Amino acid sequence: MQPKTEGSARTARTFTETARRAQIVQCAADVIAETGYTRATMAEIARQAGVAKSVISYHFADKNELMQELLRTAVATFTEFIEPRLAAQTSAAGKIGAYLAGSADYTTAHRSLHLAVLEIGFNALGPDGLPLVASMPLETHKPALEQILRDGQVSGELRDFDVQVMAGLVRSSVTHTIVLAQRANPGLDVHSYARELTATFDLATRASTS
Amino acid sequence: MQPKTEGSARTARTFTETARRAQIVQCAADVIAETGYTRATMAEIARQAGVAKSVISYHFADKNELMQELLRTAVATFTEFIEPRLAAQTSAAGKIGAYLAGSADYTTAHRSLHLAVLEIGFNALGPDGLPLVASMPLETHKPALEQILRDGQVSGELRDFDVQVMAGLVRSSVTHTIVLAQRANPGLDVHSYARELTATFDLATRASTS
Amino acid sequence: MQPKTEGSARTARTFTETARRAQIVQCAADVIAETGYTRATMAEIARQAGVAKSVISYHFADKNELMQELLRTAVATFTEFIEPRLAAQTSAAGKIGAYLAGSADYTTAHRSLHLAVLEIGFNALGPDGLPLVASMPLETHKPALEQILRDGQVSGELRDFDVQVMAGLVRSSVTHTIVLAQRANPGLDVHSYARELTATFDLATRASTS
Amino acid sequence: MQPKTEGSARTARTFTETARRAQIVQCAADVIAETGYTRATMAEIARQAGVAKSVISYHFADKNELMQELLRTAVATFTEFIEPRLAAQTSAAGKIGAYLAGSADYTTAHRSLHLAVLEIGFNALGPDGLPLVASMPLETHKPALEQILRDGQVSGELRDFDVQVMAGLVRSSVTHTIVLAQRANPGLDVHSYARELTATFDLATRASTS
DNA sequence: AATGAATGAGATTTCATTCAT
DNA sequence: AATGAATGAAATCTCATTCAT
Repeated sequence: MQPKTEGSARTARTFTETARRAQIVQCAADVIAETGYTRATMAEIARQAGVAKSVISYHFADKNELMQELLRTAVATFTEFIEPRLAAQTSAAGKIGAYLAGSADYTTAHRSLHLAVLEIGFNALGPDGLPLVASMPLETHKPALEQILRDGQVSGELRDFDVQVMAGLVRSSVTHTIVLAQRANPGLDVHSYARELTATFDLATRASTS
Repeated sequence: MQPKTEGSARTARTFTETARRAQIVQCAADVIAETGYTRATMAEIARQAGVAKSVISYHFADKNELMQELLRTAVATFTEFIEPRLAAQTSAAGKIGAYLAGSADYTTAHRSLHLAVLEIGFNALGPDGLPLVASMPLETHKPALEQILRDGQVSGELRDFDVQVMAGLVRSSVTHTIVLAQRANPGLDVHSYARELTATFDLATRASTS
Repeated sequence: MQPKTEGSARTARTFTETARRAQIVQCAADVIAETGYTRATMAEIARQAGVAKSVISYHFADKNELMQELLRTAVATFTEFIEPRLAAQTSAAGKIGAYLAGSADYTTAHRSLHLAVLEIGFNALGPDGLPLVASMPLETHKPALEQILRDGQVSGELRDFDVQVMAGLVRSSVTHTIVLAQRANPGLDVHSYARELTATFDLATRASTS
Repeated sequence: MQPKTEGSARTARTFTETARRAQIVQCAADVIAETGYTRATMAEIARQAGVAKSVISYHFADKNELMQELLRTAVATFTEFIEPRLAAQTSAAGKIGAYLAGSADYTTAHRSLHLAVLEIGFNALGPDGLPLVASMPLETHKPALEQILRDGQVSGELRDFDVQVMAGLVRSSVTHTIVLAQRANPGLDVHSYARELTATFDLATRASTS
């Protein structure tokens, strides 16, 4: 009885199945990160995982379900990674710094997962047939970021700026600025990069204290 | 005898040929921007251009050459677009503002060309077989941006920061932040967005005026 | 040790095994009747039966054996169904009427079994690698039908016609005419249909009584 | 510019294309008739036609379009075949005889086309996702048959019977009775078979002439 | 007796490219 | 300069079957 697509009648997954799915998702991320979405064929992912192509079909209804699962995994992984760091800070500036530093860590700690998400965002189609970019999973945290900024403004710690613009800038400074810089210069020290960004956003956001 | 790839023995192009190449490049950009790189097949580009598939093969050695030409076109177009605006400003802050506003204009004035470049950057392969992202054409202007910032620091107008980090942040704030924001919210007013970014970078970069 | 295909060394079947085989055969018939032979995959049959795919493999050597068993079941079922009705009649016309009415009853009483047989006849391969149509199980009763007609001719009740042609016509008037009519018009009253056919064959076969 | 699926914007077909489509349809019919629908793969059809698989894809959007075209061809062919013969007869009995004899001729003259239609009817799906059987193309002529019978009743030539039942019986006596008989006995003389059926229907339908 | 997991063969379809005209 | 036609390689997905437990 083959495991079927996400549906109302999902039977609970066995231990083995959960493990296999995770393994396949990881291999998919590796292949995508290395070769790009287009060249990340089922055959290549299977080869990387050391299993037959049809094993993937056995565990995932189709390529799209595999990609959805990868995105879900990425969101969960990033959330687990970043939330404790945010919670450990009390000031808005501290939280922004934690977000930047934590994200920089994340892009190296889960390098292929992170890159794969970017690739998928640019290539895979959402349920509506449109590219996913706008609804990319890390987008998930934009509201949290906006809340941090808003709280900072209310408490008087931060100046008055457009919260959405600033949140978008912070977020893309991680997902794209750092990524592009890393590609251009693989030896890049992302932590000093994050510190520099932190200082920049500190100046750009804090209320004038004169 | 079909015109072949860029090579030493390039024969000069006729007027007609130049026009056809330009037309095909434009159609390619439109299709890529609308449907994404993966679904931008030769057949679809030909359909959009109203010519037979083989016409493209006649004018371009292969798909890759078409993409290279599109990128070259994009660089030239952006350069023509932005340079007069930079030249019109004397202060570093003015140039940064002009870069942001001009880029925002560019993303709307040459929408499909801009989006196509992003898609290609994530998907097509460079001559070395690696994805192009790091060598993306707009990257071309990063040195100019760095020079502007450096000049501002020398003149004392700007504070002391890492020029590469800041240049990367400025550039990606346009190419990605605005793009993502537009996708999430198609009605976005990019000009006010650019103004907000300008104010932000002003605070983040200017020397403290005690 | 898995029970293997029909063979000389057949071990007697346990009660449980017999029951399972019957259940699987029934489910196979249901799926085939509903979705057609092509879409009646092992997976679907297993799903319908609420067992794992491999359970079917355990009880049947392969898909072909399952189909053979289904056909055998159909022959047995039809025989049990029709023979008492034929035996209850003495005249040839009575027997033909009983055959038509009984067959009509059968197509509704054992709807999926009947439809499945038609589907298999058009799709599955016989032992010789050829389609089964010609050796379809209901064909089994053509000799009986021919005998009835021949007896009627000998007794003078029926006129002189080609027994094989008429037997074929009678038989296919049930298996195909009624089936097609039912598909075109699901609410069809098969009994009145059978009565109409009976009247028709009566005229077509009885000796002129002038 | 590849020919696209049936659509509003169908461009007129070139001579070559029309010829290729016809050739492919014929080869498809041959393969289906010989091996059955299930085993009639695109690869096999292409092999039979002596062309690459992708040639079929070039001329037909997908397998389904090929089957639809085959059915359309079959309807047109049968119509051309049978209508002059019906028109040549004036009496109802004559028309029925012409229909039976003509159909018998047709099943031999266009053997593979005829068999392919039966196979497709049992296997392919209609636009509604249901099997096609009920709407099989030869079904197209049932109304004509019904009209013939009705006219015969009105003129007093034929007795009073259910026109739909009788029309169904006549039609299936050709498409199924003869087909099954031929499979069981490939050397069958279909013309004498048709004559026997004609005599039978004559008795079954004519008004008693006491 | 039953099953979850895995597999390889094969089917359809897509697509960049080539070639004769 | 342009094109219709053809092609082969490759990608995704399906399915009957096998195997260890």
